[in-house]
Amino acid sequence: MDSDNTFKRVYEVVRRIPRGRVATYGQIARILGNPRLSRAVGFALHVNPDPPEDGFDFDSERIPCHRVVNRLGGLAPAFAFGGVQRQRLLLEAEGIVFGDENVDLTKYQWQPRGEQQ
DNA sequence: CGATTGACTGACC
DNA sequence: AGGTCAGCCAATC
Repeated sequence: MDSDNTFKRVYEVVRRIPRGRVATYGQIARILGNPRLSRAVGFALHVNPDPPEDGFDFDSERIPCHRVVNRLGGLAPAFAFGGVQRQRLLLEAEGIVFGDENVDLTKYQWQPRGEQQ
């Protein structure tokens, strides 16, 4: 329960992402306390123990990795849990508008309290 | 235990 | 303005 591991910490932050919003690896890393943790953040999701399925429920405790995007506003096309296409559907299902292969971080980037500087 | 990779980011050219 | 190079943190092999 207590996030003693950096990985668990990442999961906690990702789970904190509200519906209809997205966050970047760097942002999550910054919340963890190390802005350079961006890579470890991606690795954490790489071993994502609870990836969203077709019947993904927002009430579930799964980790919405599809809400986590890189600085370009898109998930890694090579490691997408089910394909970038799937991510797009999930994000659109939350109300996020996809530009082409990336979302408008300027509008949909998650803004946790205290993160606005 | 040591070296490498990795779902990234930022800076430099 | 866009592409390329290097760097940092942590986990895995």
